[in-house]
Amino acid sequence: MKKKTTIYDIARELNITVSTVSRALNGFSTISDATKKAVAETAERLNYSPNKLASSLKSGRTNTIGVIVPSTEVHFFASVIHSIEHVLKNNGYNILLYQSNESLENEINGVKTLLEAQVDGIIASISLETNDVSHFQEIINQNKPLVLFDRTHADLKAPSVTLDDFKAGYMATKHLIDKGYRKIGFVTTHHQIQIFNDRFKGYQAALKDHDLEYEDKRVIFGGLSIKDGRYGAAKLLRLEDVPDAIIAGDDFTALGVIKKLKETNNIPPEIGVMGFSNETFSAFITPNLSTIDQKSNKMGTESAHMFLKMINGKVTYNKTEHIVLEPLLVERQSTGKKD
Amino acid sequence: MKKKTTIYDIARELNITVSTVSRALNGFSTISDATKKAVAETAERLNYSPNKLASSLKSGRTNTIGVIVPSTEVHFFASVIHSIEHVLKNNGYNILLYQSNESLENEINGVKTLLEAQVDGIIASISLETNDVSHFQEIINQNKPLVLFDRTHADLKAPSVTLDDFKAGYMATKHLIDKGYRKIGFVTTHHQIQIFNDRFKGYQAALKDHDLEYEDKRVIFGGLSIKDGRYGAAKLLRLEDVPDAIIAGDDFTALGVIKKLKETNNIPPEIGVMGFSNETFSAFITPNLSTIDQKSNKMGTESAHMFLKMINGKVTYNKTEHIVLEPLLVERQSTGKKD
DNA sequence: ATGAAAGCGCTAACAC
DNA sequence: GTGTTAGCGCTTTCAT
Repeated sequence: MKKKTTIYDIARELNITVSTVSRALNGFSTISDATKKAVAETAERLNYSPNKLASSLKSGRTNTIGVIVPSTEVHFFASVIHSIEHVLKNNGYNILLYQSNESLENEINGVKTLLEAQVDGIIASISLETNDVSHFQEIINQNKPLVLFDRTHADLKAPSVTLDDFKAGYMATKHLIDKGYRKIGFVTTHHQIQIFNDRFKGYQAALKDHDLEYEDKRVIFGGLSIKDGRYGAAKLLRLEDVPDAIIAGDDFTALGVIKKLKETNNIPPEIGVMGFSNETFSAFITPNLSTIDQKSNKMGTESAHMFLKMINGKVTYNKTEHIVLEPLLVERQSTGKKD
Repeated sequence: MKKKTTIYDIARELNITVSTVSRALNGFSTISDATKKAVAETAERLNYSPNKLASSLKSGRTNTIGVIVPSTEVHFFASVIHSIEHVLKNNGYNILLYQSNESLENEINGVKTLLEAQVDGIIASISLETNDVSHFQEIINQNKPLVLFDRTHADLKAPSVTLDDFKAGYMATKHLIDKGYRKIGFVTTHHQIQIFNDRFKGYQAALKDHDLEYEDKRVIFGGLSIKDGRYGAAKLLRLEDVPDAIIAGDDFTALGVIKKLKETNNIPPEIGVMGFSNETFSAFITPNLSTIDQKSNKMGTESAHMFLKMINGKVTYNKTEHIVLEPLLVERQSTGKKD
């Protein structure tokens, strides 16, 4: 393996010094065009490739940003990453990816690893397991940009990009009410993560605003999955006063609800069903599913721009900013009650 | 912002030299336990965090690997990335992510960027636009590991992990034949990328092996999308001798085929439908879709292990290795013809 | 068991 | 317009 060429090789070749080469390569105006041209040609000829490590060590900036997400297997996160990478690449940044897999230990390790790699900042969505957020605090202590998206934490005073989940819950509920449903059940999960709580509160508020009774027994707290959806629906169907609509904590759970309803011949929109997050499949199942879109791409681009604003000092930890995106109601067959 | 602590700070604090600190931190056996303990404590107390940039500059290894994929929006790639990251993280590597967005120009830039970032190697799946692969050659010239997955190129002599796409095409076709279908159409795309070609050849071979006539007019070459699926199905339905089954180039296209068939009252499995890639939604649509699973997770872990083998010199460019995964037939309702 | 010192490749303050 | 030189933080050879 041949030795890699450095600016020293170029300098030697041209009988000039490395500083001239460095300046020429970086387009300094103090360098003559002739020299620039010679340097560029020689660099090309020697197949020179800059070592960003060295320049980063010197400058203290790596132009690399860490992104921590629970898992890229979840389409929502993969989609956010897609947008973040797209925007930041166009601004000269590379993306170091780290998955927490919903584990606090992994997440702690991720922050540590990324900081050791000298990333210029971190964009993260915290794991379900994360109750203590002190590991993120270290990023702030180093005065490096930290942007949170979707899953935030009250103890963490950092800029964020989230969805208005209260509104999302309210919207879903109101939509069902508008469609003529009156006895609305909810299959969801209990969690320290803000979003589930907010959606639930939105649900309660919408009921109240429309003079509908909130009933504890219509709310099933469990996990979020197809299986949990089936289970929740089954439980609601056994009530004396069976709900005429069910909101599920996410689209997978909604899918489970639909399956159970179809099996028991309560085919939606006979009983209305709403999900959250607008997964790819939701448009394609039968009946296709009304849901609340999470705006993953928007969330990604906004997160990236927030990071850039912090880099430019337009947003700081003292002058922070929280972007709250409007949820988007996607109306499909599963809530199409004819009244 | 306070200055970051370095090993010099620790050395000064303890009245020892940086070399001792460095060795202590790296667990050299020549350093006394007492010194190690003192160093560890002082590091902790001063909130020391190693600068990997500096050590990488010295050692020439970054423990970072570049991953280039068309797009994380496509679940297959997000899933492969998930597995790659998981395996390599556990082996001390970080992942630098780069999306080509199916653009050759982006891909060229990606390789360049990653090499400048001094990655220890690259795992990639090439873009649809990539006809010339010389940019990847540079990785090989630097004698750094390059592993290709799923989408490879004949001109690129590098280890790879792919699916047996000939077999996948054969398998899909044979499955339909076994189910009693005889006039099998194919809605696919023309492309320099090997996989589409291979699937098509598998389709032809299966027909031949079962004494079924191959008919040009039953094959529709277009794009791959829901829309293309509808279009392809419509075209096949207009044939004098309408096919009794349709294979689509991917699951999205298959979905389009199904939609068109349902609209025209040729509801599958009346006319059988097969897809490729087992997208999340394929299990949930009605009728749910028989398809060929791409083993994304297996592909990711195998790619990661291949990379590690190259790092360890067990696989080299002269002694290369190609892993070909067995496709997996996922049988569902869309091919359930009762004979 | 520890120290001294060179050097990884690049940048920039300071000269001329 | 270009050269000199120190230094970013760490590793490692050679000495002791």
